[in-house]
Amino acid sequence: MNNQNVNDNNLLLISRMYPNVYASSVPQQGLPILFDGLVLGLAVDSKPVRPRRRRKSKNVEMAQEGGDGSNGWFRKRKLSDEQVRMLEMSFGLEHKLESERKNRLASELGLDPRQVAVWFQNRRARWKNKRLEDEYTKLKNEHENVVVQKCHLDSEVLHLKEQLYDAEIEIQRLAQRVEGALSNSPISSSISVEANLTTPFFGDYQIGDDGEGYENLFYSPEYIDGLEWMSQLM
DNA sequence: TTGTGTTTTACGACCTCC
DNA sequence: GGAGGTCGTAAAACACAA
Repeated sequence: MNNQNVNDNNLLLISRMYPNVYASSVPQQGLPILFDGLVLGLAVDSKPVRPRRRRKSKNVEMAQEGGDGSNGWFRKRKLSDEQVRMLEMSFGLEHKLESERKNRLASELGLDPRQVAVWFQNRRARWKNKRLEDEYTKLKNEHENVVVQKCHLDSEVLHLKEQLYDAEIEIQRLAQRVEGALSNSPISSSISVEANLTTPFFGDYQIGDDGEGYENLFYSPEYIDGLEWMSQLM
């Protein structure tokens, strides 16, 4: 299973446990705004969108008029690999483009300065998208880890509650047992003071964090009912 | 071959800064 | 006010499955 699948599975698991978590990350599609038969934009609930009037580009006009010097045939020009490589290098050094640098690059690559500017604009947009994507992935992973941690803690709490419940049942059971034993024993009151002094009163028993000590509490053979122990000490 | 989705180039509208 | 930025989008170019 690759990382993508692992991520998808985690996402599925979390989305089942917390159905609202990723709901806000789904892009909201608005209604298309039409102008002169063209889709000009999408209306989003919160913000009114003004229709953008689109002017014919110079290149398209040239193509329609047959004035681009190539038999009226216009094709959007894709930059060569070498041009893109040089532009990428330049972008790697600095994302912003001062006009001097723009003109120098344009003349070096045989491009219009406007093309260089547009390329940088688009490259910045791609870079920003990539960065946002990376940040989103990082935050998503962190969130998934926290959710998994929470699941573990929840199950630990559940386990401890079960243990506590069992212990309480056991206490009740033993208490009934001791009570029964005392009521059946005629010599229950003949316990020596000495024995009581050397044997810790049950309040002195230390019950550890793990619950150890409980079992000794009611098994003490010198267990004294009520406040009888006090009169023996006085 | 063709339909469809993605990437790339280009532009208009709008914003910010000097 | 102009230069250069972002944002949203159109449309060409490209990739690829059916």
